[in-house]
Amino acid sequence: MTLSHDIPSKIDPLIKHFEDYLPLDEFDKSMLLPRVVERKIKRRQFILQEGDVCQHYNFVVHGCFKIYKVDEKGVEHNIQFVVENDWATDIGSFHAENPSELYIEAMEPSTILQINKTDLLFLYVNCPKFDRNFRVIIENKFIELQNRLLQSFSASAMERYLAFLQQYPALSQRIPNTQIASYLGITPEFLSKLRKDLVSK
Amino acid sequence: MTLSHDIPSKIDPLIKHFEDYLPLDEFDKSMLLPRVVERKIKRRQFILQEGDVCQHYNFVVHGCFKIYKVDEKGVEHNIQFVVENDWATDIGSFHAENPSELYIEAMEPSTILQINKTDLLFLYVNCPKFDRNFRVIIENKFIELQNRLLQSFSASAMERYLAFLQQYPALSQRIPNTQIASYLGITPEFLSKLRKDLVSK
DNA sequence: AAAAAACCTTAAGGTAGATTAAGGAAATCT
DNA sequence: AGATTTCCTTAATCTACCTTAAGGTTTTTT
Repeated sequence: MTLSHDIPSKIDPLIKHFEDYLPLDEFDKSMLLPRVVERKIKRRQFILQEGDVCQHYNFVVHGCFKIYKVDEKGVEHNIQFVVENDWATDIGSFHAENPSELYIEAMEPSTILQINKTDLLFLYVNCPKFDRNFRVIIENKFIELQNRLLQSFSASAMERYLAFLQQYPALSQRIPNTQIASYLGITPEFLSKLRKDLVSK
Repeated sequence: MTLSHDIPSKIDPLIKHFEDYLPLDEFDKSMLLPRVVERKIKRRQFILQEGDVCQHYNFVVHGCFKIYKVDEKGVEHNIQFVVENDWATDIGSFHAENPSELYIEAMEPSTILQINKTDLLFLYVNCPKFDRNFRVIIENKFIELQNRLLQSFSASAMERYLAFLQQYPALSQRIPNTQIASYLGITPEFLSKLRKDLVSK
């Protein structure tokens, strides 16, 4: 018997997130609670750097992160932005325990909830619901990536920018255009030109 | 007690594939066998078309498939080739039961093994090993996609072509250059130029 | 509050890759 | 075996996007 449903907890946003898929009972919650660690992350602080193995599933409670790769020329390429109620993790590195090629960096002061691998495996074995939940998380990330790849092939920079504005209207107010340009795969100068063309049209 | 380990079966390549990750015992195999259907697929035949929900996990025993999207202008964009001992499935459509945006088409006469959703869920529940196996399948597909996206941002067409040749040396002998060009995100004419530049260098 | 850093814009000139068109070689179908 | 479709290549022209450079603005740090 636990009191978790009566006591507001740091992990409430995470429970709510899981319950978008499947309701959790008191047992599930009591299993989850001691395995989740809250961390405050400063602006420009990294939660993953190239060469490190990604040790955690990171759930963003509030704040905003960018996930990017640095190419041989030193240029950053944003592959994803992560805001409230989503996961900032290098799924490949985490599961295969390979050194990551990616950086995950806070763009704002942020709060995250971390689950490490041992605890995640424990949850899989003792609460099959989490198993399903994390499968769905990966599936969704997979679909997001696939759409992004398809778009990068078949759409122009302007089309991709308009699609971005439509899909993430709030984000475009929240982060600098340099970062959006990197996400779109174009230079900040060219994005500036696209924005000018949009206004003057 | 089953004799499955003595009798060669149509699903042997699939069992071998799973055992690259985790050994299966006789019980596991006896669960799998009746849930797998073999199909012969003709060249140019589709196993998935845009608008249909992807109903199966398709394991390629032999032959070769392309997974592609057709854009608004009617142009095909190959997102993946699938050959022996790999899966040709729209994972997003299968799990979410959404109409797919993709086509999966045989490029050669092929043989596949199909598992439908009901049977897959049955296996998940009754043999947790398969659960883990299919998670790993998705993870690997995810990593493949992520690398492809990163490359499409930071590498030139020539670099991407060379990387393709290195990663899939056999495939480049097996499929037409038009298809490789579509995979690389360039026109066949430009690929032809790249190939000429390679030789004359 | 001042200094430093990051960000945004404009514009000129350059390049990777698209488009169009057309002829020849392979593969596939009948 | 012949007919048809697909595939490959070359070359000229065109365009989306990059590069470099520079000045002004906003945000962040001290």
